[in-house]
Amino acid sequence: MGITIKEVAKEAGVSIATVSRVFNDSGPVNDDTRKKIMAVARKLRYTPHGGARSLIMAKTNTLGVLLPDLYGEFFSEVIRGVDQAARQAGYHVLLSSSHNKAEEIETAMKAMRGRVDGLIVMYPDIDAHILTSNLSDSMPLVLLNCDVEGNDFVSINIDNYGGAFAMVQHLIGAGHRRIAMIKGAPNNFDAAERLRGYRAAMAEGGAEWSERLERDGDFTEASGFSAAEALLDVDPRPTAIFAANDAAAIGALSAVRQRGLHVPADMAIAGFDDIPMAGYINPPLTSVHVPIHDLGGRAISRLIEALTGRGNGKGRKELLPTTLVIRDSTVGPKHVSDATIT
Amino acid sequence: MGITIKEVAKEAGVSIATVSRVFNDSGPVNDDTRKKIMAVARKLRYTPHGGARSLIMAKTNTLGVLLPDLYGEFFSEVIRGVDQAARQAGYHVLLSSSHNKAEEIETAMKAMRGRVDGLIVMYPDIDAHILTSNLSDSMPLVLLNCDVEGNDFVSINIDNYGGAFAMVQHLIGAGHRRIAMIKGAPNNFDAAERLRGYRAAMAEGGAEWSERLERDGDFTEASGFSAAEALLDVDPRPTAIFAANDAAAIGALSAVRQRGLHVPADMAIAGFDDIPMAGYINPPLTSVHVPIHDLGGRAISRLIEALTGRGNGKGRKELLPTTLVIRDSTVGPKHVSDATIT
DNA sequence: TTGTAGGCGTTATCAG
DNA sequence: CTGATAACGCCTACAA
Repeated sequence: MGITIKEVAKEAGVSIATVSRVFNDSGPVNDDTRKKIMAVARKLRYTPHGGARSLIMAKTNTLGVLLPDLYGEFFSEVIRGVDQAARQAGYHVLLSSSHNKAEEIETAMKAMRGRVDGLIVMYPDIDAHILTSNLSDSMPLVLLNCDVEGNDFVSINIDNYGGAFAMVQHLIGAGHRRIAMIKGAPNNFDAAERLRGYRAAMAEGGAEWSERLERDGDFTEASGFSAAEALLDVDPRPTAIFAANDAAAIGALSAVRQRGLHVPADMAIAGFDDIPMAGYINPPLTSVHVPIHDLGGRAISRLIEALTGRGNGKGRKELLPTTLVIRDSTVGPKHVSDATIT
Repeated sequence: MGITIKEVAKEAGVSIATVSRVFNDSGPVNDDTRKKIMAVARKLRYTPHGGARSLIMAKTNTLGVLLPDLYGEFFSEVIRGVDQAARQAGYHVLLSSSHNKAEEIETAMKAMRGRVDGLIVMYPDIDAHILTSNLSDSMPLVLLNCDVEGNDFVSINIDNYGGAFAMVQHLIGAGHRRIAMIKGAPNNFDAAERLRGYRAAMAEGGAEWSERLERDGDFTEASGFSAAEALLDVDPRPTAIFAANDAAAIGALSAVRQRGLHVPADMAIAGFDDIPMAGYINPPLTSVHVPIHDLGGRAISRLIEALTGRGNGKGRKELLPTTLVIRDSTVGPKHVSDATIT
């Protein structure tokens, strides 16, 4: 299975050392010998054995990526960002996703020893500290969306709190006082931060917060749908719904329209993530833009810095900014005219 | 960097052979010796070096996955399907995506030699035969959505033709005669098959086909939007738009509503893929359901069969069926009442 | 300019 | 039951 360097050497009538030299441009090789070796290699369809190579060079040129159970667009964008950045830098990507327990992640991390040069771990669970506590620092590591204290790790987070805060401020500024929130998955750190931002802005803005304005969700369209249905029965009815992500917001939108209500005239709706589709649904969805693609790309960059020693060592914490994208679902033409009429 | 078996052996006062035995349950080991070794291993945080292991065992327990430049939901679902199936079977996944040239794929394939036991290649380009022609059969291989003739490879395809055909039949059955199509990316095999199904059904159904009813697109919301705008200016105006995928359909939906037209009363709209969101947009989108998740999972299954010799050898071609999912965007309540009035 | 030989971390085949 | 030792495919001093 697979031609080895030895067979190429024999066929070309040279030693394996010489073959190795031409394939790595290490050391001098007579031009004729080189040509001959290349010819033989091509004929035999020889390709160096990556595994053997990385064993002796103590470098796999592979980066491990551990992801949790992620939803739709978010998942694909993170991976795409990672993959592109990695390949551009000459690295492979060993992927392992759908982990939802710290224990699973640790198992996967162990399984990757000797296969990767470094690791990117995304674990947006509120018990992330469990993970970090028994994290041997044997391997360069970048943490993504992890709830970690201190400066012991290189970590990148999204400004979920700030984004949620700004969104609620926007809604309050548009005249809303009873703003409901559809929460994200339980135990999810991102979800918790977005909720925290919502509460803070509600308090600071003097809005009419009540426990009944917060409904459980899990980032799916279905959960957004049923949460919104419940919210429509709250009395007095909220005038705006802020969903923890766009999928849930779209589910909520569906529920609100099914009741015959208009968005944003009767109910403003806002999401989080700003997926590509957000601007094309009806009405266009106001959302908090998250640089998802960047998240993956930056993680790779940081990791490679750590690998090549170009980084400023450990302790670099980074917070990626989010930005408000206001569309018709919160301040559409209808809303404006209604407001004027009232 | 990293504790080796040698250090464990020394610390435990045994030979590396014995340590190896306890970690692989190969050969007998005295119970006390085993306990001691385990204790030392734990203390030293020893984890076997995967790379070295796979070198001597001639098995990497890793599967390579080569993907093209994919869009949103499709991308994530394929990968998720692959990853889940792979891990369940005890395999790792080495991912390399965003390839859009046969040449790139071949480079990536070479780079994976010695790192993977088998390969899954998705290359939905109409020049896929270029790829297969110089495909050394050195490694088990499963082709996904590839335009390959003959039975030389294990391949899995989606019934794009059948799905498109059925969708157009549905539209014709609903009374439409001028049915437009927003095409998918040029040179894309899936797109070509969907177009072929559209044309065949138009011809067979005796609908009013014309060249102007076909517009270019590239699977994005933006392309669907502008294609639909152009279609709205065609005279006589089509009464239905069939988009090559859901993203484009959603873009088209946006354009149609922006003109003040109603869906489906003034214009029916249908998509392809049936992404999770399809049922939640407004109006719910009629689409062709594609078992994307299955696609990845099955590919892994086939590959592992080939690896373990349990498969029926090469030449297995599989066609995954698609199913019609009819929602309001083609036969909504409005459409029905309008038809009655006319 | 080229070949020999040692070793990367592991498993597997032998003797002991 | 345990310990040498030869691979696995490759790179790299060191010698020639």
